[in-house]
Amino acid sequence: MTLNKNTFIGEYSYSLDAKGRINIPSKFRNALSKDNDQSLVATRGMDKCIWVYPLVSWQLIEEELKKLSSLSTVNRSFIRNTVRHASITQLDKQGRIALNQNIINFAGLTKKALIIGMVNKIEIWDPSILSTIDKNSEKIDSSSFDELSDKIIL
Amino acid sequence: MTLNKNTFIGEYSYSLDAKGRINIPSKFRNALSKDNDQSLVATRGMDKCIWVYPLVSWQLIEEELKKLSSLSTVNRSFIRNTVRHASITQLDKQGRIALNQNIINFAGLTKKALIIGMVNKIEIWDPSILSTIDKNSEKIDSSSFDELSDKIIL
DNA sequence: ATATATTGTGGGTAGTTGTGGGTAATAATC
DNA sequence: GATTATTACCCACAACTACCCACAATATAT
Repeated sequence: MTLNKNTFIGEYSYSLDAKGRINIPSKFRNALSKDNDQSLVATRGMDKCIWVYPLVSWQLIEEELKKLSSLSTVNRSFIRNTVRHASITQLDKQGRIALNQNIINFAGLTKKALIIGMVNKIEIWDPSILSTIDKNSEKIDSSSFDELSDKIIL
Repeated sequence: MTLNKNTFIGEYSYSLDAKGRINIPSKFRNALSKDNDQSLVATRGMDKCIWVYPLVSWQLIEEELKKLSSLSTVNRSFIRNTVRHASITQLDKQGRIALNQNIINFAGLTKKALIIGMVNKIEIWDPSILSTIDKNSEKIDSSSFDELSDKIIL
């Protein structure tokens, strides 16, 4: 299967176990390039969900953050919010990662979780929270979507 | 027969088996360029049907999506809606692909399915759903077609 | 017309994947 | 230093999927 490396699509339903571990879909694991050394970086998303990056993708983000001047208040709080809750995890032998309590609480995860491929990153959602977001996104003026569809031909 | 590569036309009737597999017309398989590695990407269509892209065509879409910044809420939901239900499948030795339950339900597929070439992609329809859509499209004011005729010369 | 290749459909089997829990190693607390 | 808590590593098993083979129907070639 030769999809682009470190690229993820699709939606999967998995369960968070008592130890805070969650399975990463095998298709995502196979998409990870070797230089990630089976490592992912989990952090808070912009929405009420967890963002998970392949290690090498995260390193690129760090490079970008270094370029932002700390003179700007916006920049400082952006950097702070992005980095402070991030942590590296390695896949265990069964292909799971362990999430820390901090981000589990932030994303409101309980037993079941949805894992969604977002092209360059992975999102982990509580199913009920995502469905309320879904309803809101329907309300978003569809003209914004139309604008995007002009640029991207499906 | 050498039509353009990754281009599909015509309509075919096939059956979905108990394992959710469906045959891809041999004419379509032959149209796939080598660099697809016998892989297709299936996702929800805009109508109540399944859209199937050659892998390389889908990768172009991914490249466009990668350019969208995740700082924008609209961008995030656009990406999510676009890739969430997509999945890669490889043709098996018999020339079939396996559809996941999610999109089978979405398209309302049961036993028989129509496969339609849509030039750059393939559509999979439940026959009865398609025929009701057909009736509606007859009602569409022909002025919409006139508008298109300015852009496309038949 | 007969033989040969291709195509569409079904099903069995072996390997992979998802999930739970147990045990040892490490870190934290008293 | 002893005790507890936390984390990492390992094994077990059920469910699923990918891979393989079989065969009938159709098309193509001799």
